[in-house]
Amino acid sequence: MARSKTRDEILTAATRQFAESGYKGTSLQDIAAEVGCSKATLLYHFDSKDAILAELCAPAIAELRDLLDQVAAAPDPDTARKIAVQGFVDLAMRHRREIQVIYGDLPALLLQPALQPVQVLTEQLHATLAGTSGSAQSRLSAKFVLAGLPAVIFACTEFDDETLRAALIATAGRALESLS
Amino acid sequence: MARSKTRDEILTAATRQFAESGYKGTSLQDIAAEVGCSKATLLYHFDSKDAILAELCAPAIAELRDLLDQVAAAPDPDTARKIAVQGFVDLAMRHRREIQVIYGDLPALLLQPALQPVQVLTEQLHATLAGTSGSAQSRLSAKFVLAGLPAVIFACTEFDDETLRAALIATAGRALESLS
DNA sequence: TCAGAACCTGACCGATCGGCCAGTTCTGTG
DNA sequence: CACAGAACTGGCCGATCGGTCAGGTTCTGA
Repeated sequence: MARSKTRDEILTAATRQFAESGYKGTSLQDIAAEVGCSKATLLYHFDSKDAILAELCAPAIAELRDLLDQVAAAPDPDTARKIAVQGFVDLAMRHRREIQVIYGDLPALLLQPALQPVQVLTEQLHATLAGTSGSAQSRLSAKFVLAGLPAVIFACTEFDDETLRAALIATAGRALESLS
Repeated sequence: MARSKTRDEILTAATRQFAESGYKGTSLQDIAAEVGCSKATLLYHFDSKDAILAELCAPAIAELRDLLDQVAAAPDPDTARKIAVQGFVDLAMRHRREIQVIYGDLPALLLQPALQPVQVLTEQLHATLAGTSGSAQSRLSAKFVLAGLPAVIFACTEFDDETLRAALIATAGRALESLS
């Protein structure tokens, strides 16, 4: 996939800094300094700052798309929701920083062309979590879960993965429980 | 409080734009354009861009402090948690945009001197929500709720306040339910 | 009426932004 | 060894950033 070692290092450093300081809060100079190369080298390997963002987000977005395919293939809404929650937690834990970049930065970042598909995918995920009732309560809970999960996964480094995974799925499940 | 009409308009425009595009994503020129004045006028009314941020966040931070005083005066942990959840929801709904600026922007923004007290206050709130058990599960749920509430409150304009308030308190309560 | 305070602005500053380019160094292969 | 292409860089560009300043306008109260 990646053609050179420096190229990989650039993506790694950029991912870390975008997640920590935000896209607008990170300059090409900052990334170059962490990699230990010149700013011009970044623009030799990538067309632009936007292109770096697009490439580091691409794998997570692709997996999100795959997840929604699985969700669409679920036999019933309850199963779909279960797949969506567990799949999203797993996905976000595999791509902590990338998910933080995509969901942790301001909504304004989503207007970026590279992140445009995320909006549609997130809406589908939202609809799945909200279920078929369409009640205000369920739609709010869905938004709550979609906002809470990425934030917690990025912020929590104090627990081992399995503990985190189980606790998050449990908490998300409780938040989504339909009202009696 | 505010000495001039223009000063108020600057604060209003800045709050809106900081919430929407982020602190770093908003320039003084952007704010001036919305107000319909020159960039120099902003810096006549305020010492710096940071000072604008500090002043527009101040009321929400003060109310957050008040809330924590009430929480500290609660007779028992369960009551404290109830006060914290309801109080935070109310506070965030009174200051939707400000809370979005404080919590919705990157954690890096919290290093800003003006927002420094927020870290301590948020930790106290977190401890209250997590309760006395100290389990990983409860601490995660607390983080989940603190991240989810601001995001949902800012993003949801489709419901009337009372519906939103009730639904959020219910959802947060479910997410925080202790395990059997 | 008029002086002073309050308000506002265009022009400008140094720093930094993303991006570009000519040229140099590194590297692998015939 | 020669040489082609990949990798890399210093220096530069125009734009924009936050911030300053001298000076003009408007408001206000004695």
